[in-house]
Amino acid sequence: MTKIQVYNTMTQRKEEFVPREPGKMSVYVCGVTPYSDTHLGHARPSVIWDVIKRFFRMMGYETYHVQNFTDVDDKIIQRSFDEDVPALEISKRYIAEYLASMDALGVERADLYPKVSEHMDEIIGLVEKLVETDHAYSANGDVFFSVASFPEYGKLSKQKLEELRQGTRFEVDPAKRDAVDFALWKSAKPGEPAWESPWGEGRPGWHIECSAMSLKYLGEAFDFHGGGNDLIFPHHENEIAQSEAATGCALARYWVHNGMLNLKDAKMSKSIGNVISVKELTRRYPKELLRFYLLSTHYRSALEFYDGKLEEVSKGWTRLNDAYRALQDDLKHAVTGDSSLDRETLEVLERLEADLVSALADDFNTAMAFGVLFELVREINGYKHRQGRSEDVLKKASDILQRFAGGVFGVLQETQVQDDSLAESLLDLLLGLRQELRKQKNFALSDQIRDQLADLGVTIEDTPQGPRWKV
RNA sequence: GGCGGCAUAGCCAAGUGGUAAGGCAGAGCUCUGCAAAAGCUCCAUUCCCCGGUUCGAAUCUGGGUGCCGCCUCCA
Repeated sequence: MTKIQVYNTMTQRKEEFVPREPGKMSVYVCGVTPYSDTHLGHARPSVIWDVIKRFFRMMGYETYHVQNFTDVDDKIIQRSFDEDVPALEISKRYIAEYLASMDALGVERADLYPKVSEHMDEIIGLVEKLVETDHAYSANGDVFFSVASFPEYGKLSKQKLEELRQGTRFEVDPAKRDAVDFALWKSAKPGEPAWESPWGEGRPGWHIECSAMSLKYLGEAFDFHGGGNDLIFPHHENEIAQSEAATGCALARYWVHNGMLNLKDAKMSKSIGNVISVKELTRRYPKELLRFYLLSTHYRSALEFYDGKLEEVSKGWTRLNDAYRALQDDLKHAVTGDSSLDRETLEVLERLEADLVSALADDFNTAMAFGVLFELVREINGYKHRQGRSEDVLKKASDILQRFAGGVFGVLQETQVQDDSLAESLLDLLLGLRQELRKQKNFALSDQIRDQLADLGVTIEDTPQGPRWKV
């Protein structure tokens, strides 16, 4: 079986992936706080994990993906005050918006989307356990995690406790015993959503929900914990402290963090206000192009977005799609053959297929895989240029594109008009007439037809095998 | 200030010890009624700078410089 290498933030190097259970892959991805529209930055980890999951399945694994919604949060509460709408209404609205955006990007749904508001018992239970074992203490209705009680604190983000204490920028809550301690439970202020607890009415702190829900649904030491690299500290560091202090077991086996999506060299973030909404983008561009763009850079690198970027990217993406589309046409005229050209091409295709698997098995290197995809495009186009028409060869190329570009990356655009047979018939009729005109050398009229179809968005290409059109 | 990361052609982007993938743009050619598409050829003696290790470094190492992220909510 192909060995899969994964970069683990914890060890800061690539490691061979060894699943907790043979043949199974489990992942917890930190999801969004639903209080405003989903932006492109959120789409990046979603699309990346979508591809990683599809790849694992291609490699014969069963995948199980849990992704939370942090639907109890300061900003949701703020928004609820602003709009005078219950907090859970706000989160419900934006959860639906998030899921709709992901659907529009062709992102497969997670197996489970647990919400904080529905897991208070688990959260309270975990906090109680931490209090009982002296990893946490309560003070005036708040409960804090005692960082000093967890000697490994800082192991993920490589922070030293002393530096963190000195680096505290904001004034420290006097109820804390140590400036670096963080809240597990916050007492309710008037008007805020609150739940009953042994420490009075309140709500969970930011990090505890992921510890409680990942433990409930994935258990101890599940395979992957994912999220943006902006979550490494404090979010994931604190999750580790809470979970591992409570269970004595590793939280996750591999920590996988994606790079940020930048806009004009600055991180796209709601607080800066430089956001590009997914809803808007999916209205203007095909989802396959958006995915192609998001996957064109390795997931750990920063990715730039700017005006015109998608137009630049679309040229290469179109080339890939055109090659696939042409292949479908050529397959209709394919012949059985076994010439030396056929055999050589088949061999190259097999090598390229293996290269695709290697690229993905090497820390999910989608950028490298795209390079291989384009080599394949050049190979098969060259083959056709040299009059190659073997069904075996064309089928093989089409099959690879379909399984990788289509199945794993989701960047192959499905042919439009497919379901509109009348339009298709009319178009064929028109093109047949135009061929007749061309035969009679009536180029003025045939060019006029081509131009006018172009105005309607239909591109005509005259090939030796006859005219080809695309929308 | 601390921690993590990045710096490869006009642009985007792989490559992490053996002599620079791929895409876009650009130049020339082939095919074509023209166009489009496609194919072929060319396009980084060099990988931010300065030292070191090595037979050999974009790749390892030390030191600079610049940029990004985190240290406060954040995918």
